[in-house]
Amino acid sequence: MPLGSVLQFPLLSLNEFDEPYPVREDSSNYMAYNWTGDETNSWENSESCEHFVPSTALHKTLSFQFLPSDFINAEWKTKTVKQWESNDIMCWIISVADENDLHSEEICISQFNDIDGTTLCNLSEADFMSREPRYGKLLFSSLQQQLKQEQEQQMGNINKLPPVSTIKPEDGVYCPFLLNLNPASTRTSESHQSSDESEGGMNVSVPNVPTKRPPGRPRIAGRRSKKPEKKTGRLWEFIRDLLLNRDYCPSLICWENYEEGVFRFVRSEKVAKLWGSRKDNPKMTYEKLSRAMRYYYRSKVLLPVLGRRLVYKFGPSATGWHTQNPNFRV
DNA sequence: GAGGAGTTTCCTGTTT
DNA sequence: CAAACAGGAAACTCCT
Repeated sequence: MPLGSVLQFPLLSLNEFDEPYPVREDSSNYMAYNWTGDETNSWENSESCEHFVPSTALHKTLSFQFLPSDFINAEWKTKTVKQWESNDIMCWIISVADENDLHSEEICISQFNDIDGTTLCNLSEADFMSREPRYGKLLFSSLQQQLKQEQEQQMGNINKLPPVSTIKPEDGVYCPFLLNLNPASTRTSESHQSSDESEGGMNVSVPNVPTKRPPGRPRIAGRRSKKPEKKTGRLWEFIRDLLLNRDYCPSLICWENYEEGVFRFVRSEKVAKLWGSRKDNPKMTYEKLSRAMRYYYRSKVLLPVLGRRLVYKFGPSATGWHTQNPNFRV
């Protein structure tokens, strides 16, 4: 673990913060840090911890909850809705957003951070709508489904639950690794299909020999619409703007060491999807986004942070990233 | 239309 | 072992 390795983000008590939880997406070991409460507003490394860490005297009102990286999508499922605490509700909302192919940051999660599961159960559809006008109805109906399932389970009627096979994977996530699982039947056939379409194809039967794909980006006919793209700005500016927007920072991307311009992707695939929506490209992935990020090393817009995953640093060519309120702590 | 900038897509190999 | 990183190569879009 590289030194000084600052700040993996803890889960903040939502009683004090409006933004949704920062969530680690990567699978590396989760380290806990204490809020030092000094004038640098920094976090200091501590022993690994998965429980509450008491706040310091200067920040008595804050409490920090450290959770293992696989906490999201798991803990709330093991409880009944009435047992949910505010963090369970947040995780549930994120899960509903994922299932419905929404960006969780589009939902006013903060409107649900002051209640527990019992209160949530007592909210009417109108209450949901008033707290979340856009997706309140969806959340309400998802909650009713959740309650119904719970009821069925309690009645021992588990057979009525949908089979695991009907649970859909995360929608819209393009996964080149999955395509590679069976190169002979996936990628090869895909590239043949596109080359057939684009070049009038010759219907040549391909011997069952592993074919090596030529280097570089394949030519794809009609891959994108020819209408002019919207002017979308540069990627690094998009990333910078996320860091300056409390809707996305620190829930999707956060400062690790603001003074040094060091930041980390908290939910890398979500950020990639956001960038993809901006560019009208639903196939965007973090893998591709990160390639574009690495090109910025040449121009010193970004500098590499060795040994740290999902971590980048603004370089001398990057401008406009300074803020009075990194990670929106105040 | 040429050419450059800024990606995007895909790849192989390496590191964590 | 999977995920992320690193960087080459080439395609693609936009802009000048």
